[in-house]
Amino acid sequence: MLDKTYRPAEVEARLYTAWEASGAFRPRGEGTPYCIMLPPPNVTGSLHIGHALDHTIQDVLIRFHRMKGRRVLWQPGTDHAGIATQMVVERKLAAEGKDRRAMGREAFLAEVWAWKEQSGGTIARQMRRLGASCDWTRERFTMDEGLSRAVRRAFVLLHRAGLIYRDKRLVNWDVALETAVSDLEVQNREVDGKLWYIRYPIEGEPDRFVTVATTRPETMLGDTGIAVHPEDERYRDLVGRWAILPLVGRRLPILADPASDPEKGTGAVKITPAHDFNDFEVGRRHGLEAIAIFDRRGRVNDNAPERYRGLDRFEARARIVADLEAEGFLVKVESWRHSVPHGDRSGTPLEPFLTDQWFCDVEGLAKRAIHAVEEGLTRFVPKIWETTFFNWLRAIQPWCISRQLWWGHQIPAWYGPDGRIFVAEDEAEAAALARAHYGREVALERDPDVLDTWFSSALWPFSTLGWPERTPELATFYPTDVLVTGFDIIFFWVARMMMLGLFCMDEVPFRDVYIHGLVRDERGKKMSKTQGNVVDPLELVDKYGADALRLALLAATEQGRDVRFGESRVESWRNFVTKLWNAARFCELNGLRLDPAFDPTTCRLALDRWIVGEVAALTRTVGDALAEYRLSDATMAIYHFVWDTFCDWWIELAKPVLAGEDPAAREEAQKVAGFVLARVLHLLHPMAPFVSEELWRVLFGAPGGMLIVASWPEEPAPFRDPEAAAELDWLVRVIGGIRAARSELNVPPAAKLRLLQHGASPETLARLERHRDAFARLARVDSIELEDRPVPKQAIVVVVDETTFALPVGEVVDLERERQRLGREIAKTEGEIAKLQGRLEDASFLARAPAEVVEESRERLAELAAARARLATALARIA
RNA sequence: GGGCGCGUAGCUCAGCGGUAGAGCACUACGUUGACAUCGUAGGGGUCAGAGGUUCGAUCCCUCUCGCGCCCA
Repeated sequence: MLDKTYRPAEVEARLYTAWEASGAFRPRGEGTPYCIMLPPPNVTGSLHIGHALDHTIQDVLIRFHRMKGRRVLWQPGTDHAGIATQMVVERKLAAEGKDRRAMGREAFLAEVWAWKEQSGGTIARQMRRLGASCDWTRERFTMDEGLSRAVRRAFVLLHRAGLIYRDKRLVNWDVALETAVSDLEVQNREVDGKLWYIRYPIEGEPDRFVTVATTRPETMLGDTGIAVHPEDERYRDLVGRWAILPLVGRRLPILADPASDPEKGTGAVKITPAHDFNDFEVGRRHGLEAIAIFDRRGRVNDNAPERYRGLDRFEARARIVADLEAEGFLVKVESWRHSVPHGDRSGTPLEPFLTDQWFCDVEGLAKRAIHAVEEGLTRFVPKIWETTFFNWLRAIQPWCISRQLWWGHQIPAWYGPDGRIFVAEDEAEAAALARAHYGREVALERDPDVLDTWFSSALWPFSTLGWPERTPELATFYPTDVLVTGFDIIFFWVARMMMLGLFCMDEVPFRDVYIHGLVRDERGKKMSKTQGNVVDPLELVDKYGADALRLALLAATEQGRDVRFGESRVESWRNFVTKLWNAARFCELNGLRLDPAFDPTTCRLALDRWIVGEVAALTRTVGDALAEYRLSDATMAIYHFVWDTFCDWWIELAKPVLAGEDPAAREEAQKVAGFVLARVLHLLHPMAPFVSEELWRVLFGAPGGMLIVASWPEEPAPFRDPEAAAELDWLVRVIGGIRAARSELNVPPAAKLRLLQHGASPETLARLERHRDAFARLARVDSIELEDRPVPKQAIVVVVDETTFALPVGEVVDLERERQRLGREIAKTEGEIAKLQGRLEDASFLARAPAEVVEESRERLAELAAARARLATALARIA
């Protein structure tokens, strides 16, 4: 027996354990493989609402295809999140008064591992609360031995292909974290700054200056040239001459280069190749020296005059501006709003920094990835996102893959005594290479740097399956079926997985990429800890149940659009779960039965023929929607079926049958209830796994096993009885009409009325006869008189199709109100008639509109005109 | 500056050539033995604005205004 109320907390814990213990989460059977790789969350992290959405979507797809008989693998795991994790542990150590440099690399890494062991399982535990049915026996971590091996192999392969190389270039440098970061980890922020105008003396002309404008005066210490536009008349005679760098005294060549914009500032720009990406290019074109004036922490180094050495970059700025002013070189200062690159982790302004780094030349890989999408080998859903993907890949720059961190995959490159590089999968192999090169044993030193975390994530779709081993899993599940993620991660994940998947496996990593929106708060603001508007998904699960949260997220996810999310949505979906529970309870109390031999096409009652047709239609709608990633359509379709169709009409109309005297009819209704509910539970299971599984168990005893491994319902030939549908449609309209009229005229709900008819067809009479009980219950009509008679004076009138219904009300009703009501109805009908008439009198409409549209309009006009006539008659009678 | 998207009921959003819809909120009434986490009924919209295409435009096209996001 079902409890009076559904208690999610108890049910969820019990069912999740049962599912997992039964092996349902593991690939089973011989069906076509279906695989989703969980985009591995950060191991340091905990579940936020965005994960909840992402994971729910994946779980729906996984459960759906599992029920469809596919051999399903949902591969879970976490990534090591190099920078973020190292930061967290460093901060923790700092609180204990420890410093990683003092403890050394090995001791520090031991600390990180310890911390990971202790806090790393959080996300997995939280995913279980949501009901995620991934294969935990295959859980992976990007720094597992196997995955680390994949990283080394990929690195070696790319290096051998000439696609990974070491180079001295400008990179985005995070001075707080003391590491390089990639372009994608740069966040440009608009900042209110200043534009300083500085004049540089021209060599050999004591009174002549060239004035440059800069937002970063401190970098002048590294200036090695001045550029003007080749066509700029103002400076033409200066090109080829020299300026003298104030405060430093260095001679700077004045060059013509199109990079300087004559419209901006003064038209002359200082060139600091070691501290600006544009200047670096200009410097390279003109053979200028690149003088770096900062160290890795952003302090002025020994390349600068002594009085500035050791100053932090911002202190240096203040000092230099003061000095320039004191010496008369500062012309003016303007307020200037401009965009400044910041590190997305540290939040500090990044410094272009000249260092040796490892780069991956991704241009060719990007072309392949673009091609694969153009060819349809991988498909974006919704399609619009492929534009974003293309635009980014077409403008791609070499990817800086080295990080000056300790936590991560150490780069598999060893240096010989002369600095020669040996790239190999392990030290022995490197030693062998070195021996072959030098002809003797030499001491090798391994590159201390680690790889960008996204390098290992890019391998995830195949490294988790055992690559570089050719495992059966790899052969079975690669390429995977779909990657589910937010659009903010297209570059990080999708693009890089595509590139490295194609490179290492020679095949795309996934057939589909399903992009969903971001979860925002009720006001549409991005959720963030600093804003304090984050919603904790687990709190919602505690309060409303996992199914309610899942359904709320799914219902709100229109394709690719952001989700505005508030607690009230979860609350209403909790109400839906309750509604379903109560409906199930009602059916149980009334003896529902699941008869395996039940054939819905043999139902006798129109009511039953109708609902089984509706449930067949629902089956198709939900199946199609899920197959096309329209998860909200699938969810809403079930919602409306359960609430509006099944509860509001079928159950209400079946009540008299179930309580009635006809045993055959009662038995049919009991079987229909069982059939419909069982079907709904199947269809709902991917979205709301817990309540569906629990009802399946309690109502039916889970015949054939748990719902999680049940077969998805397929309709060989969807049945629909148009006559039954028409009859129920009619019944709903008549009852609705009577209810509305009663309510508008303030007929007391308890008052039972008599129903008379005028003009009813034989079919209508038969229907009235069949549904006496329904009218009694739902319209509070205690008797129906079938004989045709004129509409009495003191009556409510309801016109449905050819029939004029009348409900004599005696003194109960205010006839003036009824006159007004009928008047409004007539006016409404006339409005429509006028519209249709106008259309039908329009020659061009008749000539050009499709014949069936014209015909439809004619029919509707005729119906409306007849209805108007009947209403007018009724009105005339009481007027 | 380039690109993408969005302006439909008080709010959140469906619809996307021919009767404007849902949920929530609101109002009135209501315990008829599943459900007050509920039921019944109701009010509420020149579908941002202006042109164009079309027999017909919320829907297609152009422009304007407003909002958001991404990239430079």
